[in-house]
Amino acid sequence: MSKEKASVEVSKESKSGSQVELKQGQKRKRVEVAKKGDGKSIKFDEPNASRVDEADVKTEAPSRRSGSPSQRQSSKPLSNPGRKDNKSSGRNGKLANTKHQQSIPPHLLRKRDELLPKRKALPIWLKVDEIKASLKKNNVLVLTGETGSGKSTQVPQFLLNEKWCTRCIAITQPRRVAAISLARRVAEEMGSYMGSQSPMAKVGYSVRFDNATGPNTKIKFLTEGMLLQEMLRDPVMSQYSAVVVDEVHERSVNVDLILGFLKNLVAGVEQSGKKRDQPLKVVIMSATADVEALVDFFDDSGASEKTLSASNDDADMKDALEQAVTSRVSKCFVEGRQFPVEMIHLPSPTQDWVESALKLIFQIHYKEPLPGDILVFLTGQDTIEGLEKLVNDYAEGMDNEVPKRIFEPTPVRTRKVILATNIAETSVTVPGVRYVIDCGKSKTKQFRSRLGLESLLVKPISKSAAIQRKGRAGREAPGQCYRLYTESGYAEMEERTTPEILRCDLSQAILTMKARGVNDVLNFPFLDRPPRDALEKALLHLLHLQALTETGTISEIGLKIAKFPLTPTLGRVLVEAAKPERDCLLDVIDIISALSVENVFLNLVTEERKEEASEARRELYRREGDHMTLLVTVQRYAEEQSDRKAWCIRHFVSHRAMQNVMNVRKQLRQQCQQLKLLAPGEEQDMKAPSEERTKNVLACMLRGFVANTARLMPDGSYKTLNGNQLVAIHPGSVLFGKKVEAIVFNEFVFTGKAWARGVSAVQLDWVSEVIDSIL
DNA sequence: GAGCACTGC
Repeated sequence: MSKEKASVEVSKESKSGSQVELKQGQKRKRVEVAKKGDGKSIKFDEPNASRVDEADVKTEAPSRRSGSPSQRQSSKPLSNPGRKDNKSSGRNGKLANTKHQQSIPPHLLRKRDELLPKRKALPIWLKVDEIKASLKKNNVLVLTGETGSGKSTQVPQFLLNEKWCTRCIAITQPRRVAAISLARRVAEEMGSYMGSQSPMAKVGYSVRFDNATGPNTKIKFLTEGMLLQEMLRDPVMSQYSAVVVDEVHERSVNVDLILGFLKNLVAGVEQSGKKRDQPLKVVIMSATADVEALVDFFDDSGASEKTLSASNDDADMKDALEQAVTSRVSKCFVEGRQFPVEMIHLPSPTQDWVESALKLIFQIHYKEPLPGDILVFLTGQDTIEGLEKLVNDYAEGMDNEVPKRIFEPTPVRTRKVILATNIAETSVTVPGVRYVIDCGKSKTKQFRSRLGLESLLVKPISKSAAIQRKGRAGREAPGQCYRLYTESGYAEMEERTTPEILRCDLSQAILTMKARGVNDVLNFPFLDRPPRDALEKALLHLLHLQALTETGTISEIGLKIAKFPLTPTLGRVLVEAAKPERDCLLDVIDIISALSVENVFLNLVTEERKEEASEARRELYRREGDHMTLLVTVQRYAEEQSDRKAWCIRHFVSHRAMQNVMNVRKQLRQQCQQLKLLAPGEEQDMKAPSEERTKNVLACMLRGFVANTARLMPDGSYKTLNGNQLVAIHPGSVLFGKKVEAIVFNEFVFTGKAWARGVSAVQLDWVSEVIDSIL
């Protein structure tokens, strides 16, 4: 059977998530999953062409050239829209007679007409009347539908021409790529321009660093974070007639906040003294069938439709009927479009799932027909690299057995193996996958509010995550899912993944609420209420930052901090830097920008490369610590005018990370100007920072991170000043292995040991100064 | 003495 050559290709650096090439009129050619070594694709064959459906649309990488309207156009000529074509599309009724239609180029209309039959075949189209009627009757609709139902693209289009829909429709997405590619798809389906291409564009999107909306945008896809930012400026969302909240089952902190705000808004609770002049229609879309919790959440009266069907008894029925009249929430279920996936569990538990995965990969490769790629879910870089090496070794041995095949001129039929973390669960869709191997674990972050410490631990996944992973095998054809655990192991898993809001630091969430006028956060409508001590801990932290006043209302400082795309702590550092006595705002913006993106310094594997790198970076490293090192790095990069990419390669710095740094830096500078923290045109001193400048910068850091300070003990270890907790300088820090009087650090991470990341050396009396100024 | 799941503003 081993007649195929198994070539192995590993892609290490790619843009976040997937790389997709789509040519007009053609199907997807090739996808690689890789992000800083989180995912590797090992190719055993030519990737399959696959159909492009909604879930694929959601994970397409956006074009990097989204800036220029002309570049975003299709390759067809745009000039001379052509009266003839307009006439020929007159069969489409009134649309064709509108002014907009006159100038829409024919190829857009052709594409629209071509897509219409495909749209109508989507399962959601069976529910179009029901959805419209529900929203006529009620302001809230809970819509559950599995993947492939078409809900994300179709629902906004269903609502567009409803009588009540006089303004814009917002559709939120947890991820940027999803917002962008869904908008593209819907624009195509509507025969409309996209975003800022043309003032008549009816579809647009809004994500950080990229706003593609126009004056006539009626359907707007945006990230959850973006909607929250908009809600700060306009709490009643007056520009929208409807808000569609998609992917609610993922339960990000942001979606939980949005749901709470929407609940208040629908219930008519005043928002900062403002009220809407017309009702807001809300559609909650979720993949899992946890409808009742969502319906109950939005329906205080307890008069949801379920009461009607649940009651048998006559008296109950009468009650239920009465309540149903006043029911405020509709619900709707849509079938998905998913091929069957055969489940295979292990007969007995395994300790070494890397080895089990290896065996299964080759068992599938030998036994199962082609085509059909294999997606393997692992926990992290270490296990991925371990398995990659094993597969490579084994595949090499196989080559030796079938040497002749290598030189055959015919295209080799092979199989692709993708090794991934849970990035492939939601963020990236890999076409061609028919086999899934699921290790049943993932690394999850747990915030321990008592210690203010985050832990990253390998934990069993939930049943819903396991089902999600399994589903990845049935996107294009019937598939198989091999679970590296037993059936009883599955039965023991939690039903669903604990919502993020129950396991994270709440200070940013609470500051967002306070800034939006929710003063009583303990009584905020949470879909899942965080424990009281976690809420109190966050409130106390905000008080220490002076973001809240003694009475718990938001302060001037707090209002400023809430506007920044930063944690409250980093926001506080920024505000501190703008004080005249500190006068180091531009420097601090550079540092914070670098702290806001993925690691700027590339992680080298071999000892040799590590030494090479530290030699090359010597001109950037500062003995004061990571913060000043980042400042120098950003400044040198910004100064480099000729070839920034080459500069990065020379210094073993990630070019992609630095591009992000520059985006964040620009945004923060703009926001600081708007808040009058920064004078327009203020220039930065690019000289190597003096001792005084360094002291000012670190004093700002200390203002935000007082709780994250530690002092050197006589035995050479560090213990936190607040809590006497043992902490070690992280190996990634420039201060790793160094002994200084005291340190301030950004992050406290537990992975087998408590580590301090983002570390600078400070003097103990600087720390006392800050503590005194707060008390 | 030796490490980094995933999003997002």
